[in-house]
Amino acid sequence: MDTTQRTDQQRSADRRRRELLEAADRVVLRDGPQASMNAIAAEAGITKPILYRHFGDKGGLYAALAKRHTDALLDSLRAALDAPADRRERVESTLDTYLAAIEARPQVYRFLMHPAEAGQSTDQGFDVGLHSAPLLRRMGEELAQVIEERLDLGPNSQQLARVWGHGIVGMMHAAGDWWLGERPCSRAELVRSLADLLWGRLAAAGDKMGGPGF
Amino acid sequence: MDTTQRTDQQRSADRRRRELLEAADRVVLRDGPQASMNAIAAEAGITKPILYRHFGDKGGLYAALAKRHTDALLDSLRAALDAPADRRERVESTLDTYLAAIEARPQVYRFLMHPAEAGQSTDQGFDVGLHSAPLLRRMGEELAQVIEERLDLGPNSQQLARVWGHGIVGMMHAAGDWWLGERPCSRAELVRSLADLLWGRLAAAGDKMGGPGF
DNA sequence: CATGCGTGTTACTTGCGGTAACACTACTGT
DNA sequence: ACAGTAGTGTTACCGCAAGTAACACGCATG
Repeated sequence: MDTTQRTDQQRSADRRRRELLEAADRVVLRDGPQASMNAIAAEAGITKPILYRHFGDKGGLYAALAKRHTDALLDSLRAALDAPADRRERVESTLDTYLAAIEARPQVYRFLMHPAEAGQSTDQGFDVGLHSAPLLRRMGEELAQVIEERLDLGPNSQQLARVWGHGIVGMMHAAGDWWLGERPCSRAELVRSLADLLWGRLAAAGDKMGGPGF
Repeated sequence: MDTTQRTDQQRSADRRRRELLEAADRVVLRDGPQASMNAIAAEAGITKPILYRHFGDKGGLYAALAKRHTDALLDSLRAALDAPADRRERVESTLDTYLAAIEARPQVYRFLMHPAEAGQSTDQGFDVGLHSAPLLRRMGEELAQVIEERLDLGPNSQQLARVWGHGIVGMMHAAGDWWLGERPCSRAELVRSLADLLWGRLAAAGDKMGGPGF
């Protein structure tokens, strides 16, 4: 049990793990988030217990799978957020990056947002807050950090930044989800409308005649 | 089979249905959204097939249950949205109403937002867009309508209003979800921060020294 | 050659959604 | 009074998916 041997084994295990994840990916892409462990195992050319040895349980596999996609998406978003351009342009480009991603692979998106909740009677005792897609949380925190780093928000800036980070991400997510379902307009229009919202056009808009206004 | 008799039966069936829904409610409140049909039937003092005769399948029961809560919440929100006050006050009061509701009954909230996805291999063929909590969609549409009715948004106002409706609802939802999990500040502070975001403080904020600004 | 250990399998248990087939009750028409 | 029938309930089952136990092969090491 030298280090070399162990490294070999670990390396092989890691490769196997990657292969399994790729197979799982294909199945999820095909069958949606309720893909069965059997189906995934079959796609990988093996049987269930191996999956369980690698990932513990379904939640573990899904978490690993989600982490891959989440990391990839977050990288794109960071790039858009860090581009050399003015604030409005960056916001629009970040929104567009996100929307392009969910548009390109809706099944993956769906999987990330609704991780199938861990079925049966086990593990039922978790509190509100740990459930909803970790992707949203991570995006929110990430954005909060960027906001807090770069904007001068006065006192309590950290807390404000976090609220805004999660709020903006939620806005993006919900609007994107709705848009993906109904396709009421082009992506560019959606991006513009959302940026306008963030730019205060809601507060600036005039009332319509009659009534005290919204 | 006169009308009277039929009405009697229907009335009784309706009462039964309400009782069943209340039992289901209790169980969901206790066990979370993955409450089993067996558990619900037991709570109602009956057995599974009766539930199925009343609601068709689990999705039907959950839809009925969700409709009750959704309607109730939407009523509160409409009231806040229609109060006689200026725009900012109404926005804040609506946000606060929503947050108070999810704070008061997190299990119900969780159930509404993550309706457990309809398990097995059946009905798997639905497209993205029909999945995520119908509550969010309904709130988004409702808010869009209010916005479009009362604000003068220039051309394309209807589409803009819908984008904003869903976007704002998503912002509220994501921020609320995060807040409910971490409780980083008081409800009032959260409301204020979100309203500030909608009022364009993001665009108005100055850059921090160093770097081109976010 | 025996002894492990990693990798794979088959075959099982448990628990859930959903259904079929059978009982009991009560109200109808003749 | 009695057969028919509609509604309400039950038990017992099917199919299926998550997860596990126990066994079988390959291969390096003492």
